[in-house]
Amino acid sequence: MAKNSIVQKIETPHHWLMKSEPSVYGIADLARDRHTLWEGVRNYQARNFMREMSVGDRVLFYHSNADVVGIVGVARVRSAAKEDPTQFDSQSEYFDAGAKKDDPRWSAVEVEFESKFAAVVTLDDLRSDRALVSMMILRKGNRLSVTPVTAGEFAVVIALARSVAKK
DNA sequence: GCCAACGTTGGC
DNA sequence: GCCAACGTTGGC
Repeated sequence: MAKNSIVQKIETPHHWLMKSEPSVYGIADLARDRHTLWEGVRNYQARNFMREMSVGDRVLFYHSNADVVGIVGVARVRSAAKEDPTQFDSQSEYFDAGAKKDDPRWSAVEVEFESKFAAVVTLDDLRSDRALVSMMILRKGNRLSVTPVTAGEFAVVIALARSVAKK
């Protein structure tokens, strides 16, 4: 038991990908705000992934429904998951009448700006890289807004960002 | 704007 | 518990 909890603490950081529509909240908004609470996630699987996040985990920032769809930069997890206040705000579009104050249904992490890529790593770029075939974002029909990424995939994307910037 | 793919809801 | 209907996501 004690051994297991120690192992948990020293495990390597996780990597993630988070989607956002630039017309709602894009990398430019995060660069301006420096950090933000990632509120409004209303999907249980995506919520559960956020609950697995640790401070310092790195996040690929993805623009969906954009002129240029793809990964546009890197962010860091600034706080572990906490209660998403919008679930209790009847004025919010994310209000959830079924959420209980003593047992919140929805969580959010704080995310901090790290960098914006010089050029977008587009969906096509991602799809044409054989090292990324297993990325969840590339799987047919995937709509999850928060997904885990392997350390290898993360490194490949960072390398891609450098190479597309030189084109 | 289209539409495939998916998650959720609610009747039974 | 099943599943049709519905709403949403997101690439194109």
